[in-house]
Amino acid sequence: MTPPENQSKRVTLHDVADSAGVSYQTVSRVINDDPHVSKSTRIRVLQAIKALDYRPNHAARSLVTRRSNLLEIISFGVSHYGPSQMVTHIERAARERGYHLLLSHLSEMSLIEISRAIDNLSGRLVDGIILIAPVMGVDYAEIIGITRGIPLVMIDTPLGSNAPGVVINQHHGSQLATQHLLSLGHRHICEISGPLNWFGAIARHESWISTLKSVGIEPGVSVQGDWTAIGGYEAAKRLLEADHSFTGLVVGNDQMALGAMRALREYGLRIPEDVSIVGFDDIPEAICFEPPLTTVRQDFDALGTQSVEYLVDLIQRPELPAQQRVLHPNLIVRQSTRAIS
Amino acid sequence: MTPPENQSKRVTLHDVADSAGVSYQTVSRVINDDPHVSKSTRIRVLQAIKALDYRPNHAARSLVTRRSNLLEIISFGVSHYGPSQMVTHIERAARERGYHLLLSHLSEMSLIEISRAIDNLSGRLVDGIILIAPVMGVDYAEIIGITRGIPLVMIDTPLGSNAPGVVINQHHGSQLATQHLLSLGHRHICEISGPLNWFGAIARHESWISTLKSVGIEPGVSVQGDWTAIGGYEAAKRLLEADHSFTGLVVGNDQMALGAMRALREYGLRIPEDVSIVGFDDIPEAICFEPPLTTVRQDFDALGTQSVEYLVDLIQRPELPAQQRVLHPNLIVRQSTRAIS
DNA sequence: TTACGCCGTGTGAGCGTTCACAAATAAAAG
DNA sequence: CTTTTATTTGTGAACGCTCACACGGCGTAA
Repeated sequence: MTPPENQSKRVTLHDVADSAGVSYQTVSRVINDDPHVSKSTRIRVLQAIKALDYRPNHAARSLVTRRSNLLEIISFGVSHYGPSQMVTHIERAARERGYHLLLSHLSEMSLIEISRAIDNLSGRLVDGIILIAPVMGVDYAEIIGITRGIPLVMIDTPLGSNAPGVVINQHHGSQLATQHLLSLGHRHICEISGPLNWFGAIARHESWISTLKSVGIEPGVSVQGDWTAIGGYEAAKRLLEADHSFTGLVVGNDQMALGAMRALREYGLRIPEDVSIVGFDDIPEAICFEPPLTTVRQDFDALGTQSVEYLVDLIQRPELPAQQRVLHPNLIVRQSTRAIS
Repeated sequence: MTPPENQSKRVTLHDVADSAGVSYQTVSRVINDDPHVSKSTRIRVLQAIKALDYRPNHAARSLVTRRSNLLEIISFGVSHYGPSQMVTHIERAARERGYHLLLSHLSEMSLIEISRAIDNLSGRLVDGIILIAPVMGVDYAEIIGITRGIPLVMIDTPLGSNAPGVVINQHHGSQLATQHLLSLGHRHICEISGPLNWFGAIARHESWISTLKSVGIEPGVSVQGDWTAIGGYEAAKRLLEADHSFTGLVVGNDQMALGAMRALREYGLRIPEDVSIVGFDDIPEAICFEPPLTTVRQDFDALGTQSVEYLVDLIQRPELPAQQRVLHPNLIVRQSTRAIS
C-alpha cells in the first residue's frame, strides 16, 4: 500500500525494462496496448510494472505526442443552477471517455477573459475546450480565432448560431410554458425574465411574446430578474405595481419563481387560484414549493454527455463540419397552474 | 488576433532566441523572471515573444521541473449545495494564486475510488490535492499513504481528526440552532438529520442531543433525510407519525427544511405559530421560503480560500505539521422561528 | 532452395524545457 | 595597466517518453 521508494527515486520506463529484461520500447508498447508484443513478454512486463508500482509520466508523454488527454472547461455563472449542473455532468461524461478535466471559471464574459483562460492553457496542450457561454458580450467568431486550432464546443450559445455547439432549445421550452397557460384558458399572461444579456433569457422572452402573438393575444408586462430568488421577489413586486390583473405568469427560472410566489402571496394573491405560475429548470426543490411548481425541465445530463461526445468527435476528426446539436426540454405539470375559472 | 502560423509549426524557445539574436537559455531566463539579464536584452526578447506569439510548453517544463502548477480537487456529492460551493470557491482561490485546477469527481466514497483518482493523476505531477471528504467509509490515514508524497488537504473531515484539513465547526453551528430554539422557550425539539454517514450530519445530530441534554432536556424524535427537499418532506411525514406535539424542529440543511415545511403545512401545522424551524447552510433561496427560513450560514468562500492557502503552504514547505483549520458558522434569524406563546 | 513477407523486439533520435555549469564581458580594485 | 570580482550570456546534458526505423527469426510461396 505504501509507495515502495522515497519520492526522490522515480520509477521510469527504463527501470521497468531492466527489471523485466526487455527494452524500454517494449515496455512502452505494453503500456500503449500495442498488439505487436508476445503474450509471454507482455505478462512479464505487466508484473514488473506492478512490482515497481510504475506510473507513466504524462508530461513526458504529452511532450512527444502533443496530446494531453485533458479537456478544458471554461465556465461562467457557476453559482447558478444550470451552469453548475453542466459542469458536473461534463465531468462525468469526460471521465467516462478517459479524459480529465481542467476547470476555469470566468468572472466576466469578455473576450479578454476568455482569451486569458485559453492562453493560460494552450501551453498545456489541452486536447479540447468546452465553453459555457450563456451570456452576450463576445463575438463568438473571434473566439474560434483564438483557440489555435484546439477543438472547441460551446454550450448555450444562441440557437441557430453557426459555431460548433450544443444547446437546449429554449424557444421550445418557453412555448411549452406559454401554451400550457393558454390551454388552461389564461389570456392575460405576464413574465419575469432572466437578465436579458443571457441568451437563454432572451430566447425565453422572445418566445413568450411570439407564442402569445401567434394566437392573437397581446403579451402582458415583462420585468427582468437576476436568476435569484430574491431578485424574483423584487421583480414580482415591480410587476405588481404595473399590473395586478394577470392570471398567468411565466418565470425565467425556478428560483425566481420561488421569490415571485412569495411576493404574490404578500400581495394577497393565491397560487394557483388567482395566478398560475410556470418556472424553468425543474430544480430538485421545485416539487416542494408551496404549491409544487409547474416548470420546464432541462436535461443537463444529456447536455453534458452530448457536448463531450461532440468534442471528442471533433478531436478525432478535426475537419468535421461545425454543427449545433439541439436538445429539447419538456414540461412538468404540478400544482402551481390551474384552469381559469 | 489570428495565430500567425498554422498549428503544425509550433513556436519554441529556440525560435524566439533566433529571432531575438540570443541563446535559448536567455529566453528561458526572461520567461522565468530571472534577474540576471540586462534590461536591453529583456526588452528585445519580450518583443520577439510577442511578435511570434510564443507560449511556453507546460509539458516540457513539467518534465524537467517535476512541477505542474496544477491542483487536483477530488470531490464528492457535488450535486449538493455545500460541495458545489466549495468547488467554485476553491477554483477562484486557486486561480488567484496562479494554480490551475484539475477536477475529479467520485461516484462513491471508497478507498478504491480515491486511489483511482489519485493514481490517474500522480503521473500528471499535480502539485497538491484537495479532497472533499464529507462522508464516512474510508480510513483517512490510508489516503495519506496513497498520495506518494503529494501534499493533501482534506475538507469536511471530522472535527479533531489529525489529518491536514479545513473544516467548518458543525458542532458549533448545531449548538447555535438548538440554543436559539431554547432561548425562544421551546422545550420539545425534534430533528431531521442528514444521512448519518456524512460527518457534518453526525456532528449536527450529536450536538443537537448534547446541547439539549446540557440543559436537562430530553431530545425529541430524530429522523434521517437525504439532503433533498423531497427527502425532507418524507422525513417530516415519518416524524409526524411518531410525534406531533413538538414545537421546535432543527433540520440538517435548507432543502430538507423546505420539504419539511411543506409536510408540516399539509399536516395542518403553521410555521412559526405552531412549529419553529431552523435550517442549515443559508442557501440563497432560504430568504424566500414561506416563511423566510432561520438558518445557520456556512462561509464556503472562506473555506475555499483557506484550503487553497493551506495547500500552497504545504507545497512550499512540505514539512509543515499537519493541522486542522477550523471555521465557524453563524446563525441567521428570519421568520421561521418565534418565541413560544 | 531462395525469396518474400510478417511478427516481435531493439536502437537512435527528438519532443521543449530547465539545470549546472563554463565562458565572455563589464566593472571595480590594486 | 593589470588583476580581481561581479554581471551577463552561452553550452551540454538531462527530464521520461514516443516515433521511425532497422534487425533478426520464422513461416509460406515461388
